[in-house]
Amino acid sequence: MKLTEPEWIVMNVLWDRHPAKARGVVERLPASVNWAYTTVKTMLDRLVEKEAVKKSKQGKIAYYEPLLSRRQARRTALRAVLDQAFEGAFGPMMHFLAEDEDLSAQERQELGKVLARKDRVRGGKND
Amino acid sequence: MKLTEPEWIVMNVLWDRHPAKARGVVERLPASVNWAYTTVKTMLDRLVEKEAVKKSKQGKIAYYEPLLSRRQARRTALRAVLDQAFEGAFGPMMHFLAEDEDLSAQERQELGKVLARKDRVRGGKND
DNA sequence: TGACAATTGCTACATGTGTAGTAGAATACC
DNA sequence: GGTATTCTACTACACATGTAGCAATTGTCA
Repeated sequence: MKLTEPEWIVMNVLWDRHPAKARGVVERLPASVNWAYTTVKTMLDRLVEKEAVKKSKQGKIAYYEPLLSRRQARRTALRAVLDQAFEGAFGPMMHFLAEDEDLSAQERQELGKVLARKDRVRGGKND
Repeated sequence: MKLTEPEWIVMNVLWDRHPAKARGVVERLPASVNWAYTTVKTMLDRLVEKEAVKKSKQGKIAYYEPLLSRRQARRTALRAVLDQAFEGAFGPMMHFLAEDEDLSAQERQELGKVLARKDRVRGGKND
């Protein structure tokens, strides 16, 4: 499931803390985001609509929580870039990232470790 | 500059071969894309509009070629995912990629090499 | 040089996105 | 219990996106 930009914004809030009330989401929006309460509400409604979020009423007020996992959303987002920008070729994308970005020495080392570990232990996808 | 999905499709064609006529782009669209000539024309126009593509007329027919480099577009796309899905944290994104995807041993090795090289030579951005 | 094909500029139009208002129902506080 | 506040459902609306048609101009080839 693909998320639009404002959808990411509210999902990020929900992933960090849930279940949450609409008001709670508004309050934990990044400082750079200044949305009206109703805007958040609309986003939440649309996310419920597309089944990325579950809405459950405790009495009269609604609580929201993610149905779509952050991991899955990330996967989808990366896959989209991969297909669109790298014609599906994973290797070249990694190459581009390692080459292009200014990895700190520490980041490189950490990555190296992950890679090395994968070299020993195969398999191991989770969700 | 951010590209929409159909924009990526035509840019990919242009990056592979340019300058190109509209007709040429239509012909080299991926097999899965079945657009009318006029659809491609519209895309090209919009890309010219947003200055991702240059249009130059040789006599009466127009030739198109990228102004936006593939590298730059890739960077923008990855940066968007990074900011949106990983809150800007590069390390975690790389980690996710290395962990989550099924890198082949060869891919891992290649990546390892790139990393190692970066460890020796610093700097070196281009474009 | 006329007829058919290609090209171009312009327009169209449904759906999606981004952002928010309003009215009425429910709640809460004094 | 009345009044301020909060929530919810519904609606709005401009701009972007995805997809394409049409009319007019231009090119081409017999």
